[in-house]
Amino acid sequence: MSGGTKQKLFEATLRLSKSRGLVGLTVDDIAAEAGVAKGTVYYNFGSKDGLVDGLLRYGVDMLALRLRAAVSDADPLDVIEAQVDTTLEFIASYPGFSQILVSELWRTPGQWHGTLSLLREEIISIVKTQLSRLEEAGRLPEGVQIPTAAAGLFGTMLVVALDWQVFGPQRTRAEVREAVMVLIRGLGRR
Amino acid sequence: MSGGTKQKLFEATLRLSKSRGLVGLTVDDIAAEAGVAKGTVYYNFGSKDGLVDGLLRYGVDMLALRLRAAVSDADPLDVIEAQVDTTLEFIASYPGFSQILVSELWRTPGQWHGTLSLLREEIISIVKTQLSRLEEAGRLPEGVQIPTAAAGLFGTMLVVALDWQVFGPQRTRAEVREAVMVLIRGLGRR
DNA sequence: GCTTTTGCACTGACCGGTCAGTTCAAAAAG
DNA sequence: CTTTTTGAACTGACCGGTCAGTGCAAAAGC
Repeated sequence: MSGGTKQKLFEATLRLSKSRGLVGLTVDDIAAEAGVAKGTVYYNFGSKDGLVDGLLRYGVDMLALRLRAAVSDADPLDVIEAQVDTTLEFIASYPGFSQILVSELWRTPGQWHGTLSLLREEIISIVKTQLSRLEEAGRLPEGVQIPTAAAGLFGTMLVVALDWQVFGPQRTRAEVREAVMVLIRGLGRR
Repeated sequence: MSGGTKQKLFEATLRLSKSRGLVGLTVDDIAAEAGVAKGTVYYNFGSKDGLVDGLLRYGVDMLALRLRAAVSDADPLDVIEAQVDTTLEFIASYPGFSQILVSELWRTPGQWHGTLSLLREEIISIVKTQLSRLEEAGRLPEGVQIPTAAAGLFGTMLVVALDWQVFGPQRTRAEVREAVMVLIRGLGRR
């Protein structure tokens, strides 16, 4: 089953990247962790870059899917809260992925910067939608740039979630979500 | 002049790490960029790790110095605004350093995680001081955990500043500062 | 039914290049 | 004289990528 092998390689890479990052990761280790031979990686992906590229899309697709599932026509602030919760849950499940994101997203011109920029757009556009709804309701403070705010929001979630995982794993997800929401509520007071 | 050589090596490493990260950096390249011989690196720092360790302290000392210089007995929110501005200016001047910070800080257990955790504490404690002043004035929303909020604040600044440098360099520092402050003002309404 | 062929998925030993780290004699700096 | 720097040669581990070969299930040939 080919899809199964690719999936196994993705999951193995995510497991390892948590501690070593993408650059410090060897194809030998990934293959060993996935329980396949090194050649299999090259058979399936052509190169280490190919594997990483696939992994990035895999991860972002998962996250985007969950973020979109959290959308409803409820109050935009509630939707954002649900999205924050979703993101925290996702990052707790796949700490290696967010690790990669923060390590590589702002590297210029990193190897995967192109792919990552696209993926950043995908996630941010989902957040933007909710901010636009807030704006339409006239609930955004004056002068707030939606693109900047959306990027900031996404980055904040990422960083807070990582900090939670690494420096305060005893906190509950609800506590951390509250911490983020306190910041966000300043955006759209009801 | 030993301090001069070390400084040159720090600055060279920062210049290069912007695009390649710490792991992908070769000692040969660093030495060449600094205009010194490879042997000089080992004479001064003993190893690549020694150089990186020194660099991390060097960078955090610079940032901490500036953050403390921004402290006054003005309104805490104004002090925080000044600190945000200071941080943005610092990151704009040393993009490589914040690059390193986000890439390595939340890696467990990365090579430099120990040193970085200490440095994280140093920066965050400075932010905490201002949040505590807000709390004493009874201006913090109920249930805000100061350590969590401080960590979130620091991370947010870091990420927003990087995103600014990479994806929106045409924005002015004032614009970006405003974007961060909109988030923060939700914390401490006057 | 049986044998042969095909092609996909995978294997793992191997190769060539790269890079951290070492060494050292000699020059420069102070 | 002492400290610092130079620069080049060398070592050895490590790693991305290659490739001839294996296993096997399904199709083709008879």
